Amino acid sequence: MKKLSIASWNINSVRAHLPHLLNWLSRRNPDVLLLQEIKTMADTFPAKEIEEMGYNLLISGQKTYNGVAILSKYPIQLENKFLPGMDHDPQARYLEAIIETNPCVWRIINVYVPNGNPYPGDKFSYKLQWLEALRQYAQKILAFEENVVIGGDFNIIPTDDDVYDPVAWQDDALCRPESRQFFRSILNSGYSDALRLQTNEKKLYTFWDYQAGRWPRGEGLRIDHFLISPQAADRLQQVVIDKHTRAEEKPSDHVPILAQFNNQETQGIE
DNA sequence: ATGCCCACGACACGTGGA
Repeated sequence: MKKLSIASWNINSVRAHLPHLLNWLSRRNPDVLLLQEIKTMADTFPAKEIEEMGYNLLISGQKTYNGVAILSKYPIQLENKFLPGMDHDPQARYLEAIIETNPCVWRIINVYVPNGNPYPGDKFSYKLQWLEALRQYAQKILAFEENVVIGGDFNIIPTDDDVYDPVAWQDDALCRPESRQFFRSILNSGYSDALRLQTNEKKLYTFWDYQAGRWPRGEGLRIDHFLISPQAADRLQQVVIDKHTRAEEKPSDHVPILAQFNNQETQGIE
């Protein structure tokens, strides 16, 4: 049974958390990993260590802030370094690639959506502009009927089931109705929230703030997601949130999420 | 209680994160 495993992790500085990353890669061995907040330029990215583990690399780097990368055990072809419609984005938040496996082809989109706080303000407007461009592009590529995986840190808490205290967070940019509406709109156009195809369980989080003892209190947010096309949804087999990484020494404040797909030519639905 | 913690840049503390 051929499978393809795709993971996403906001690493909060790839250099500061490189030992964690290498350990995790050797344990989990995903075929593809989407990294956000690498916080470094391509020339200072620890490429050698990662390539030695058998990964091809695409990097959209930025000094100090943001920055995204795609790791792939399969050959990887760059499609876009900018979200269409955000072609002059000064912030490195997007990478789109085609990954040709055998036999399936996958369109992989790595997003680091702007946080948008404080609300209201310029940063919130930038977030909405970014989400509108993502909504339009996501809808456009559905026509290709491909295996599409849009993964990353969306900085959106989709529903009140995805946050430890919905009332305290109701006016935060991650919870604002405008942010949630874009998330729902992408779902309504035909994508699925991969985790929600698997479970309706509440309090499944991917982020716990460093402050105020949020991790020991179990007070987190679900803001890292996979939005997948109908073709990819038909292939989805499993979604895992790797919660234990948050308990490690000096961790990222986000944990990895993994999605496993059937990667056979036919799916056994004859 | 927009602070508590953490990373960055580059030396002191300001900016950004969520």
